Formats: sequence, structure tokens, C-alpha cells
Amino acid sequence: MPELPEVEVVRRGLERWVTGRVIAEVQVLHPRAIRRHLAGPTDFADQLTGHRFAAACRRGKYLWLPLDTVGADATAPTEHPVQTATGLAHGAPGDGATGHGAPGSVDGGVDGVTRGEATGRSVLGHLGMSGQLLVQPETAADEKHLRIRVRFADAAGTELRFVDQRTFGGLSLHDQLPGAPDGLPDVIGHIARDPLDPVFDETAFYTALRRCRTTIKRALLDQSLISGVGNIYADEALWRARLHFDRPTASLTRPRAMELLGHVRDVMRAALAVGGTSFDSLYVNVNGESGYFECSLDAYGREDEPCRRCGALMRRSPWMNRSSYFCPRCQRPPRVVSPRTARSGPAV
DNA sequence: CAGAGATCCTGCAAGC
DNA sequence: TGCTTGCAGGATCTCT
Repeated sequence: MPELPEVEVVRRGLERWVTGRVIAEVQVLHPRAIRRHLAGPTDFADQLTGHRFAAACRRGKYLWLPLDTVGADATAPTEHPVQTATGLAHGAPGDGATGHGAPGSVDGGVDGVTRGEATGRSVLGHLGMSGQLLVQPETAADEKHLRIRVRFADAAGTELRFVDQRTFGGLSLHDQLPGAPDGLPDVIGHIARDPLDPVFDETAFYTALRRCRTTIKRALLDQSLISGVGNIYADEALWRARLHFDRPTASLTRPRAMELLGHVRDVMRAALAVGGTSFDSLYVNVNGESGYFECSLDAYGREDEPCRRCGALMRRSPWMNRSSYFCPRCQRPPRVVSPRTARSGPAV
């Protein structure tokens, strides 16, 4: 399922294949896919039609595309690049790859097209568990779970499709947060920056950990503290850090927290490096269930298999209506069970 | 108010 | 073979 690395691969695909294109038509084929757009499917389609996607940005697992008006002299068909996208994945993760306010990214424009003016609104997308944003030939057969189709005014011959089996994801249109240089939608203003973001605030993160009376895995999945981490990479990072998922956050020393943060980054970078390789054709290939990173997993899904570090059999624990995978030897359960009591005790 | 749990949804796998 | 049940999970809502 899509976590930060997968979403970043999608963002790069959108940047390449969708940015600068003018929307000719929007079809909403399943209302649940735009449930966060409260004004409904017709309004969503009407608001987008005739506008241009200005950029492709990401924060955590959210993607968004700011909308521009179309310049008066931009009626000629866009000569859109149609060539292999191989090499897109080679950018250094966290080095501008996250698309946060990169200077010129919004104003760079597409060759030969005069840019319109910003509308102050952005199309927000979330892939949920099974969502895919695909750039497909217009002639390609509809996917079984096609939810939204966006047709373009140019002659590139491709269209943007939102495909989502379990319908946890969706698209919506929102006003931009005032003062946000990258067109951040107001509804995700509370989402923290991700650990690959150059301006991720480590001190604020650690301060929040010390202040919270919760456990470390809950904190890792709390998108308002740190974004982009899902169940899989949380388990992977905790395994690498030899931390039990039920460890109270308040019991972590700063060096220990920074070590964990480093493992989160390492796991994400490794997944991002692998995820990019599947992205080399005409369409944005985001198969959330393709398992390209699966062979690299040390914890997630490895119940009853030997720990790659100590050989003990990995365990699976029910946790918040899902599962936590851990090594019972490397990742000892906390001695202090309650976060409340841990708060008054010394940091370990 | 912070934190914990329920909830949405669909397809697949396991069990009877 | 065919049905039922459980599981997967991110974000949001509700409850304590």
C-alpha cells in the first residue's frame, strides 16, 4: 500500500506527464472517490475543466496539483513530452524531491506555453490503501476500479485516471493555505512535514515525543507529528532501531529518537530507490500491491520467520485493528507498561 | 483536551 | 464446492 516512497514516485510521474496540461473534461465514475469534495461530483468536474495543472507537490502521503487559469495565447495544443520516463527515480530523495516550495517549480512552465494565473486552489489527492494515479493512453480499456477520469485539451493522447479498489483514497479541490508558496491545500495544513523533507523539524518532533503520553508506533503513524510513515515502514524502522512498538514515546532519549528517525529515513530511501525502477513506461506505474520492496522487508509480514539479526522467530501482535510485527528478542517490550508512569520516570 | 478505538471499503484467503 | 468469516490499512469521526 502506498506510503511516502510510493507517493513520491507518483508525484514525479505527475510532474512529468501531467504538469502544464489543460483539463478538457472530468468524469467522476464513483462518488466516494470525491467524498472529500463536499460540493459534489458535478461541481468538482466544473471547477477543474478549463484550468491547467501547475505543478505536482507532496506532503507525507498527500499529493496536490495547484490549478492555474489558462493564458489567452495558450490555445494551441501543448507539445507534451511522450518518451520514456526512465531516470526519473534517480533524484536524491529529500533533496528537493519532496516538492516543497522549490523555487521555480511553480513558475517554470512547460516549453512554449504561456502560463496563466494562479487560481488559489489545488486538487488534492490521497491514494488511501489501493489508489493509483495512472497516465494512460486514451484508447486503453478502462480499469475495473476506475473512479475518476481527467481528459486533457492537448494532443498527447493520454489521460489521467484515478483507480482505486478499496476506495479509501480520493481527489478533492480546496483553497490553498494563505501564504503557502507551494499551494498547500488548507485542509492538510495540520499534516507535518516528512522526514525526507530538508526542513523537517527534528527538535519539534522530539519535543512532541517527550510531551505525548502515547506509544512510539502510534506516534510514528500520527501524521501531525511526522508524515509519510505507514504501518509497514513503522514496523521496519522499529525493528532496525530495536524498539518495541509499545514503548512510551516519553521514555526515549533524544539520541535514541534521532537514531529511530535515521532508520525511518533509511527505510524510506531504500524503498524509494527500488520503487523508482518500476516507473519506466508511458504511464505512472504505482502498483501498491506489486511488492517490489517486499523482498527487502525485515519485519513486516514475517511472522514465524527467523529474525534476520538474531534468528528468533518473529511475532505478530494485533494492534489497533491491524498488526505489528517484531522480534521478541531484539525488540523487548517496555518494562513500564503505562505511558503515564513512564512520563515521570527517567528517560532510557 | 488528548488519546484510544471504531469505522469506512473491497478482494482475497482460510476454514468449515 | 460454496458459503462465511477474518484480514488488510489511512484518515477521520466518536467516545471516554
